[in-house]
Amino acid sequence: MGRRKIEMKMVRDCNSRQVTFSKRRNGLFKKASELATLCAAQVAIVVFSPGGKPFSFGHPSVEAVSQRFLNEDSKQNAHVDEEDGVQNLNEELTELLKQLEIEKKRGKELEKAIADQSTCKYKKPISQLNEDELMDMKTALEALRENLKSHIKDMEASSSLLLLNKATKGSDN
Amino acid sequence: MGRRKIEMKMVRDCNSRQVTFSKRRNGLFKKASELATLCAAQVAIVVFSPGGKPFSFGHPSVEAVSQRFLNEDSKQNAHVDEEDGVQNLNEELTELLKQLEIEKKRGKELEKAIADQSTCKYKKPISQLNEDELMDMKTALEALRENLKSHIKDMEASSSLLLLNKATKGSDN
DNA sequence: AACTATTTATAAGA
DNA sequence: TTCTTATAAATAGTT
Repeated sequence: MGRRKIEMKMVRDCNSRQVTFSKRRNGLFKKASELATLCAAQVAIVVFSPGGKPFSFGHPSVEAVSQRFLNEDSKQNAHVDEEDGVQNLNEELTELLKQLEIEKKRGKELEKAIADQSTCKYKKPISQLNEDELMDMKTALEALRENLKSHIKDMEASSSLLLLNKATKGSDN
Repeated sequence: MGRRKIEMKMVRDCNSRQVTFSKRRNGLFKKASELATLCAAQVAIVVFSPGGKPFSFGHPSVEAVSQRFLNEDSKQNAHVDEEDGVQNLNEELTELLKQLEIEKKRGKELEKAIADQSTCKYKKPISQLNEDELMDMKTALEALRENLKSHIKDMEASSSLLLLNKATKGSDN
């Protein structure tokens, strides 16, 4: 998708490959984010760059989705949905709430860490921070931002379940 | 990307949402496949549909990538990327605050939806729901609402700290 | 499930 | 690297 069509083979040039990787990784994560948002779906992605560096995207988090996936697997549960009634909806809701609790816990830990940093480290003007401190702050901000995103999507997922439930009720009455 | 631009929020209509999910899941997996091919990268994706059905993509396999990721994680690999600097930090902050606003707005909408749902439910209970299930629902919805409130409060607090920090920076420069 | 009008992603280039 | 831009690809609404 660009100036030229490219062959679907590994990019030979090491440098180009790194550039392509960065761009497409961003694209992939964006698509994943949109899927989660639009469809109230849970998504987890893990990628290793050609250099072996790990990157991840998760909604609500890689851990939450992985665990759920592993649980399903261990249950050998090939349960076909389609006609998921109130029972299933309740299970979904319960599942969701469980995960919300996990997220909430994560969020609080994170916020505490940030608060600590803000009060202790950032009394200094930014220009006087050393590189490590700057890096910490950036990481903290990124983490908090991810956390916010996650919460936003949780809410969307929740409202989707509620709407779904409402629709089910409607057809029932 | 189609006949019209769509808002990035959950697709309301249950049917359309399912269609969108299927199309975009395919798109996501294709992008992942291309990333793996072009860049010799390892990729694992797990997705749960709005109906709770699991789908996955992996190169070379979900399991292989997961294990590698978990190993890295246990090695205390806190992957930090690229550069930063004050400019970026400010951008991060701005972005963060923007998302906080969105979060607050959506939180309010959700609360309203929940309120509507509750009233609706008690006026006209579904025959399929027994009393226990109904109570479960009610409890779940109330808990959810409380969670949302506390999340918003927490995030406002974080935001304040960050703003304070920004102000400090400003007076220094 | 196919079809397009559009939007979005992105390969090159700066 | 980050931005710009020409073009390929994805997809929203439609049939």
